[in-house]
Amino acid sequence: AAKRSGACCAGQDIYDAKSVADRLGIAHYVLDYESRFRTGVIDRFADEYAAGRTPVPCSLCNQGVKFTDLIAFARELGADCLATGHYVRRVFEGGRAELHKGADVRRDQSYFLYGTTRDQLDFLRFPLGNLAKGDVRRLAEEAGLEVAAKPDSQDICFVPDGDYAGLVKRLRPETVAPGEIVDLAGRVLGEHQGVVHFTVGQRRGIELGGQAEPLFVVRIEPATRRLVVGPRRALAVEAMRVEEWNWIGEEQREVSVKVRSLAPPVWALKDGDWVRFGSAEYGVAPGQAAVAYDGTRLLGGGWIAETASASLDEAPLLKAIA
RNA sequence: UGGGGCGUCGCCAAGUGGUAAGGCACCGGUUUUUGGUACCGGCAUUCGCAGGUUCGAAUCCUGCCGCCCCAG
Repeated sequence: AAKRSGACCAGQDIYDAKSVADRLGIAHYVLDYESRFRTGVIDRFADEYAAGRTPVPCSLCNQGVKFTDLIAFARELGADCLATGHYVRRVFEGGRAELHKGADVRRDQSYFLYGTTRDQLDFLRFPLGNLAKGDVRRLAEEAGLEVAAKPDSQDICFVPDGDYAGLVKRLRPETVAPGEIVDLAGRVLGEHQGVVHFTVGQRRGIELGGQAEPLFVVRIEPATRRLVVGPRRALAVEAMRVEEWNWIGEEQREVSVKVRSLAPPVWALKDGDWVRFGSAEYGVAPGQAAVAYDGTRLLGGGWIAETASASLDEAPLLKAIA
């Protein structure tokens, strides 16, 4: 556990949590889920990079340690529910709990919670979901909590120094093995220092100068360690295949879907495991979550397994879903 | 050592007498509970080197160095 502020799971945070609990007059327990966290989140994080994908550790953590292990413990304690500080709303509609985006759309965290099951949602409460961040801080201050002005958490909590590549390198040394950087035609343009440093759609870090326009990572081929790069237009994706769907709401054919935590959702058509975008999407990275919404209501989501280019040679895949 | 061409920031590249464009890369910042993207800002007192001409040169002249091409 690091001492750096801005990281979760750190010693200071345990202290902060205890002081808040004391202030509010509620019991405080410290649970050791380190090994569960390591295998369920960190190891998988490294595995994904080794496979040429880009993981979303926050989703893995929520699905596993938080909403599986922690809920189980809360139930053992005889608790009525588990409340978390996520910026999402639980709305009771037609006798069933729905998961909605947080009222403060800029702070919405529903993307990271797409894997929540209906059973888990029944037991969960999100008291901050209707509040703006500023309101939360003001309430905390009025309640005399020391953490009222504590910096927002950000980045990957288990790599507080930002060097996620260093962590992955220790677990999967092959991810820092050099490999060729090639263009769309297969011409070798240079060498990279490991697939761990790249994600589809990435521009910086390729370190190839002398180009007429910026180059982006178009594809990562872990078997050959090749990095395929091309101009921005080569990033255009028309459809994606999504695996391990989880449905909190009902499955729908027309959805608005988010392919990354930020950026607005886009209109798309779902057909089986394939999701076809209304217009080309850029920088869709395998390993990231695809999360479908109906307005503010989260319907469900899954992992992006592969994509179909909008302009190049994967046309047959598109026909398959047409 | 016959002929021709070239040498401007890490890379590509404008600029042929008036006081160094631009792109790529890189760096910094903003945004952000993933990675990335995007946006904003920074980035050659100096033009292969040494002299000369000029009020003033990367731009003209001389020499040298280096590279390329065609001939041998």
